[in-house]
Amino acid sequence: MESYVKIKMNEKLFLRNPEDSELGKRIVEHSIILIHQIGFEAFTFKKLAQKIKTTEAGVYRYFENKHRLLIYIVDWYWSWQEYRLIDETSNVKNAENKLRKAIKLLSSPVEVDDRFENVNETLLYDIVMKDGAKSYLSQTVKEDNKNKLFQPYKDLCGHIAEIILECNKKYKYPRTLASTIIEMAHSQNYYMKNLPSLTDFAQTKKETDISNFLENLVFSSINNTKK
Amino acid sequence: MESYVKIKMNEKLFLRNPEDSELGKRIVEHSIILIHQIGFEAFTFKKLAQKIKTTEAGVYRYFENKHRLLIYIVDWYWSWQEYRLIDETSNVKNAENKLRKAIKLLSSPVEVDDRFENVNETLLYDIVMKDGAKSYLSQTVKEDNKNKLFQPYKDLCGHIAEIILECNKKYKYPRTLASTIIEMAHSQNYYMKNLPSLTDFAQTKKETDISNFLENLVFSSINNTKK
DNA sequence: TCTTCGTGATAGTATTACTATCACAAAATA
DNA sequence: TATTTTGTGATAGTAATACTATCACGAAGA
Repeated sequence: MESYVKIKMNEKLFLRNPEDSELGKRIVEHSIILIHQIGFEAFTFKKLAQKIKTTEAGVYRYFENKHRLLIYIVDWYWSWQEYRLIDETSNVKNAENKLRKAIKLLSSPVEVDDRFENVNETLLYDIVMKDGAKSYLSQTVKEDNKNKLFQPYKDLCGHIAEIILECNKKYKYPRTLASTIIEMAHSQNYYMKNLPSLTDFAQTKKETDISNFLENLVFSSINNTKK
Repeated sequence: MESYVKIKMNEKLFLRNPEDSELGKRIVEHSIILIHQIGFEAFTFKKLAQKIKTTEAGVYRYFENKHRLLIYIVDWYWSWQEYRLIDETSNVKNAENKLRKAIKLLSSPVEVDDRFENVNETLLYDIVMKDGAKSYLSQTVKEDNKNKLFQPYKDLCGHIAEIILECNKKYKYPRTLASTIIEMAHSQNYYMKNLPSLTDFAQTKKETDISNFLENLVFSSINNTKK
């Protein structure tokens, strides 16, 4: 069965579109599972190939290297979050409520989204939390950026920045605040799980803690500079 | 000539203390230069060895692997920032001014600190901005954390959290806010240089922009919840 | 004087990150 | 229906990476 919606990916990310074949879909699906399992550094095309009963060369026909594959799945994630944000705020009139929704979407644990096949969003959330930044923390950032490989992240950031401006059109740092929300939603979750002394949420482990913090932080700043 | 002060490093970080020999000092000094030049992923012990006229095995006698070496120099950096913070706020009475100082220290470009030899702090700042997170974004986080390898980062975070509580002892998220300051100071700088559309500081490139944003953010939140 | 220690030199191994070639079957096209 | 084209499997090979091990030598310490 076909999915209801499809996320359009930048064509420079792959050599052959993984959505066009069964093997391609298996590559994406199982790379998420395997990266989640062993981490991006230990992940190799050879190990992936063994898992999905193809050969190393088979995987290389789809993706130039594992860094491109990482950007592919991370881009997919940001596009998906953008899609969810649009979807879940379409009926929300109030800008502040939209922003609250955005914070919640980014900082709460995610459930598998049945609208999209071959992608386990729960695992993907963990990967982005842990390895997402590695997609742009590389020697090739500038070139990758010229090729628009980070467009989904930037679009989401731009979208949230617009909501922030809707809340207070005189706010001076809409994009910076937007990227702060996005990044902190993920990294504070990582700290909570792995380096709890960098947060205040060690013991409780309530999922809402991070959104509460971000709401406090964001609205304090936005409303502070409101005329 | 000896340095005035020395930063004490966790002994689990190395096999042989690099401070105890000329070769060891050259390893640390030139690993900073080389990682800055080619990035952490492309950095290898073999390339480093060639640069400092020793052998690969020679470097392995000091550090188990390049990840440990990364943690070593990143730890050194956080210890140095903590040292500077203590140093430059010792005469500051007002808690808010201390916090302002902390923000400035973390988000402004650094100059070489002559009190410490064999370390180019300017290069090191760039490395931490780009590769610093990779020290804890690894499969070995939990174990590394048990071995207290991230203590300097956590100490700095704890120190800033205390200053935040001094500003408002009822503030609910001192550590979370502290780690947000530290991380954003670095990653917003990275965005500014490499992915400007994630910030509002693309054109101007004033160094003070990021501290202004962080000051606004931090004090809005702290004072908002003040009784 | 003897021993330990740090270093240099060399060798070797498993794994990683690719690239290339050939054969075959299915699908698309003529 | 015949014939290209295309995707995949199988195999081979290479340069670089990430180590480990061994031996010899000279300097420093006991």
